[in-house]
Formats: sequence, structure tokens, C-alpha cells
Amino acid sequence: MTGSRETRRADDPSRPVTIHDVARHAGVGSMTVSRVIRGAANVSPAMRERVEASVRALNYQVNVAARATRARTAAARIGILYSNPSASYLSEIMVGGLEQSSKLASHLLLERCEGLAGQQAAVKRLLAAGVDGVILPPPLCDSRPTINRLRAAGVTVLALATARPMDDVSCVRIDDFQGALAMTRRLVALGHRDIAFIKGDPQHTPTEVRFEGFAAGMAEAGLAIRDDWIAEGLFTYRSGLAAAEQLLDGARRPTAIFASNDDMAAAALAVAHGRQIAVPQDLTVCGFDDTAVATTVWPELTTIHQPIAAMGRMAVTLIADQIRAEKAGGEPAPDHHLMKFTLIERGSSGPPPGL
Amino acid sequence: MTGSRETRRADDPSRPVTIHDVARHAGVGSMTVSRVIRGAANVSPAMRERVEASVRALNYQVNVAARATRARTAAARIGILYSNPSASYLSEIMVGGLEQSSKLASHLLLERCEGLAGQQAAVKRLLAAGVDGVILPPPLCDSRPTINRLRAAGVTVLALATARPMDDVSCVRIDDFQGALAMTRRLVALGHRDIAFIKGDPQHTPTEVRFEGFAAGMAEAGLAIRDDWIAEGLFTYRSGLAAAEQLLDGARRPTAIFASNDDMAAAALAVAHGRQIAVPQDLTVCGFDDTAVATTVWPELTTIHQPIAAMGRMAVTLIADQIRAEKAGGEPAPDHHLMKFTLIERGSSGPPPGL
DNA sequence: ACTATCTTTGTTATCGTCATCAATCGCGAG
DNA sequence: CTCGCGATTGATGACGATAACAAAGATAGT
Repeated sequence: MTGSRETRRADDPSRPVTIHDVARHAGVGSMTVSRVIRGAANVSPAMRERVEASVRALNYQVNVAARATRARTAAARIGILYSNPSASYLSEIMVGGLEQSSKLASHLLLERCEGLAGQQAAVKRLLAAGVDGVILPPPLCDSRPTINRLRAAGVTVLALATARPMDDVSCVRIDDFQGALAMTRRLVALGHRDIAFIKGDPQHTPTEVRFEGFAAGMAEAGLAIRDDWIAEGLFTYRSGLAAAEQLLDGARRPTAIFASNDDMAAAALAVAHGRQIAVPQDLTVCGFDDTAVATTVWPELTTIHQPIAAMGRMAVTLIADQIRAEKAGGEPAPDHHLMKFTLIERGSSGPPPGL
Repeated sequence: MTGSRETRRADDPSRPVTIHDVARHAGVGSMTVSRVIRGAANVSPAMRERVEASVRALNYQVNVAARATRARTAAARIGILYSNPSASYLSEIMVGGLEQSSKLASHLLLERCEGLAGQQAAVKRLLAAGVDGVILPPPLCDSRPTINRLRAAGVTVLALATARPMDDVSCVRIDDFQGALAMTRRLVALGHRDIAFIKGDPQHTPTEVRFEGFAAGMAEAGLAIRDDWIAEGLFTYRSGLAAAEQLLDGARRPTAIFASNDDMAAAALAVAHGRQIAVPQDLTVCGFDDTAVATTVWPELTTIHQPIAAMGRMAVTLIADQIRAEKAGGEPAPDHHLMKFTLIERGSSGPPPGL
């Protein structure tokens, strides 16, 4: 009876289940169904349950496109402008961002640019595509010219994972200082006293901040920072090789190397391997970011995990909110959202030799 | 003049330009505009030009959501079910897939699963989300149980980058055999005679096929394959370490190592580094796939480039076509699409020593 | 008991686009 | 000169969901 009617829709794939089908099945008006699926107030518990039962019975799925058509709330076009194809980073951002954007019925556009000249062209392409907002992952999150160009065109901007948030630009990030501090404390707690640090690209904001966190941790433990145990890097694997060679070939060898990202930590691992230095027995190596390379290399890296997927989700949520507010005529204040990092201990760290 | 009008709409963000605005601006009916923007036939050149001018003048953007609402053509929900978070692979797929899906107004859903039990749960989640089709990147592209489960639920399936296409399942891939053959030929052309090979995970289909390509290249050049120069790997960095150690510590050392993916090639690089073997002077190392790690390590890897972004784009296009055909009541034949690979020479390869 | 107020539910109109069908135009054949 | 036919173009309604409004029912206050 009703059973056969329930499945009728499902048998005819050319016609998806609509809100009206659910309404008919539940014997209510379609508006009530709409209210239930949106979780709107003013629906009696009994009614809500009845409708939800019909939703389940018919396996109803909201038609996000139709919803976006009527409720102009979020037909937003959100661009992600990236330059450094640090792939793992990007894919994680997208995993989170995509999930959220499909919920909000907004569109994600990807645009890649190379070099400074490329940025201008990429911005033009995004504008031509009619974006309402743009998310800038590192390192573009710190590029004032690009931010200004986008804002001049009336586009909402959000900086993702910047270390130095700007007052007038929304951002989603972790606290790089606290992250580096936590890692340093952990190394100290393991018994390390001779800790070297590999800095990142001086052009990028996390470089300085992470070093400050490291320095604070050392100071806190009453440990001196030796100049020859601070190596300059560029966040690349190659620069990590050079930095690690410098640190491991010096007069005195540290018992731990804290690289300010995973790529350079992986390079340090490779150099140690080349010097027949066992990790973690003779040397502890740790990184920052917890990108794919952290679990690719052997031993796997102890590192600071950034919840990148969650940050991508949050970024889309925030920027969609701002876009909506702006479309409604407002001038929303920049929103700064701080996410929690996690220190993850894997195989590359341990107590110093002889302890 | 018109300049100020062009920017007018940017000033009033609450009301996007619609097809009707364009129609009014051009002094035609909205249906004509619709035809022009879709590139439909039966529009006179003069009219087309006039409308296009108005589109440009108003910076009109199609409302994909509204389009999807009316023309049910492509409100398709397409899932990407991945297990191995080989991040660079995934992000490239998404870059391509996302671009295409926003053009087609279809939705991309990501679902990750771990292990065999996870596959079942992930399939359930995708079905609950009401997907019309699922794209399976490696290694899931070869999982018969998962494919069957999805198809049993009436979902269209497409295997991405499988090495052994199934007759009854659509796929987008490169020719792994020809890729390995091309690389082997190149090594031979460089003068190498003593070539070692690192196999991949025996569970994955590319493993066998790439080895066959290598074997064919060696046979073609009249070179023997020494058993102790064939190492077993698992496509992971760690397995590559073990394999490379075995190859480089043997009685006789090869002048080239062809690893069947980039992660293992990177590991071979690290081992060579540890043995003070200079790459590419004393040893050539090359990989397969051209994932992010290929350009992360130093020297950068010579490898076979898979056009993954293009493959993602193509995958979405094909599966959307099939879904549409199925919704129209048809029973479309599986479509097998072969993409072109490229051999990319970077710093890790060169002529053998003494040549 | 009766009205005022609030809560819950239904009705109507609307979003931007496209399918369908009707109307118009141009041009050559009879 | 008129008819007919194909090629263009326009008018109307539908898609699925929701906002705004209206109606009905519940509750309370006098």
C-alpha cells in the first residue's frame, strides 16, 4: 500500500525526491517540511518527528541548487588562490573547504599563480569569474599587494594560516608561537639541552614567529641558543639539506634538530642518514605542520599538527558569512579565528643519547 | 560614461546581474540571451554579437544554481572515495575535478576510508548522501568489492588511473606499460646497461604492468634482467629504503635505479646519499607519477608525468555524461579514456659513470 | 466568556534559468 | 502576388526551495 508508494519515487531515477513528495508522504504542507529540514524554530516536536520519519523513508536529499536559487544566502563564489603547490596542504584545505561549501551551496574556484606577475593575472582571472571572496593559503596570505588588489575590487579576503594576522583582514590560523614553544618544551622535557633550529624562508611570516616560540622555550628552560645551531632555511627540502649539513658537520653536534617545517625536517633526516647518525637514538629530528611528508619518511616525524582540513572548513564558513553580511549591505568586522594545534610524537624523537 | 555603468553593479552587491538585465540592456528577450550564453544553435550572428556585448558590459555571470534547478541535466552528486591520502595525487585530482564540476554545476563529495572495513562504511555514507556517481582513485579503483557494492546501489562508477581497466567499468588512465617502456628506453639511450627496478605493492595493478613495461624495454635493448636487481617494494618511502639498500649493497651495483613510483625513488635517493653515491654522476634514479615529492627532493626526480589534473577533469566529465545518460533512462556503455603521459627529465638522471 | 497574543501550519509569490510552443520574419517557388 | 517553409525570436510556465504573509489553533488575561 503506502509501502509501494514510498519506493515508487526511488524506482524512477529521473525524478529525485522533492520536498513536496515528503510533504505528501507525511500529510503536511511543504513549508513545514522546509522548516524541519532547516531546523527552523516553531515546529512542534510531534510534527518534526513525523516529517523526519518521512524524510528517512523516502531518502530525501535537499536540492542545494534550488535552495541557493531562492535563498540568495550563499550562492557565493569563493576562490582559493594558491601559489606554492605544497600539495598536501592544498588538498587538505580543499577536503575541508569542499565539504563545507557543498553544505552552503557555494562554489569553490581554484586559481594557481606563479611569481609576482602571476599573482596579478590570477587576481584578474578570479575577478573575471565573478568571485565574491577569496581564501589565501600561505604564502599568499601575507601578500599585501594581492590582498589590496582583491579588496579594491570589492572582494572579501581571508588569510589562511598566516602567522601575523592583519587587523583589517579576516584569518583562520593556529598560534605558531605556542606551537613552537610546545615543541621546544617537549624536547627539553625529553632531556635535550643541545637543540638546534632550522629557520624558514625569511619572506614568510611563520618563520620569525616560530623562531620566537623556540627562543622563548629555550629561555624558559635556561638554555642558551648557540649561533652555530641556528641554520637558515627556505622551507624547502633542498634548503633543509644544506642547513642540516651545516648543523651536523659543526664542531659540536646537537642532540636535537627542530626544523620549522616538515620538508626541512625530512631533509635533516636524510642528512643524518647520510652521516650514519641513527634517528632517534643519536639524534632527534622534529618538524612543523604535519604535512604528508611527515608520515612518508622513515622514521615518521614528530611534528606540530595543524588541523588543516578543519581550517579549510572554517575558512569557507567565515568567508561565506562575511559575504552574506556584505551582500546584506553591512560592513562586517574582520574575524580572526584561532584553531588548536596538536603535538604529535612519532618515531623521529626520543631522549638524547646517554639518557 | 559606460565606465561608470560597468562598475555600477559592483556597488550594489545585493542584486546580481541576471539574464533579464542582459536582455533589457540588449533590447531582446531573455530567451535569446539564454540561447547565446549556452551557445545554442539558431541565433543570428548579429544578435549573438549584440548580446555578447551586453554580457561583457554588465559583467554577467551565469547563475549555475538556477540553471541546475531548471535543467536537471547535471545536478549530479559525484563522490570521490579515496583511501590512500597520497595528498599530492588527491589535490591534483580535485583541482581538475572541481574546475569541471563547477562548470557542470555538479557537486563533489569527498569521502575517505581506511582499511577494508572502512570501505563498506564509506560506501554507506556516500549512498546516504545520495551520490549519483563515484570516482575511485587508486588504489580503490581496483577494488572489485567496492565497485560491486556501489553498482548494486545503482551508482555509476569510474576508475581513475587504474592500470588494468575492467571491461564493465569506465576509467580514465594513462598507459602504464608504455610509460615504463618509455622510461626504460630513455635510460638505455643515455647509455645505461645495468638497470635495477623497484617494484610496487603487489596488490596494486600498476605494479605488474609497469614491470612489464620495464621488462619489454630491457628485452628490446637486448639487456638481461638480473634477479638481484629487481627489488620488491610497496610504493611507500619506507619500502623504498629497504629496496634501495638491497640494490646498492649488492655484489655489483647498477648504474641506474628505476623505481616504479616517486616515493620509492625519493627513498633510493636518500639511500644513495647515505652511501656517498652522487646522483646523477654515479647513479641515475628515476620514478613514476610525478607527484609533489618528485620536485621536493634534491636532485629533483626524472619521472613519468601523469596529467592528474586533466585526468580529474576528464573523470568528472565522463561520469557526469554517464549519469545524465542513465537518468535519461539509457544504459550507457563503459567509457575508457586514455590520457597521454610525459617523460620529464630532471636532475636525477644522466649518463652512467665513465660515459 | 471573550478578546488579545502567541504559536504552529498552510498559501502564495518569487528566485534565475531553460523547455516548449507560438509568433514573426525573410525569401524563393508556383 | 501570394503561399509555404525554415530560420529566428519571444511569451509562458515549470523547476525545487524559501520568504512573506495569512489562517487556524492554543493559551492567557480580564
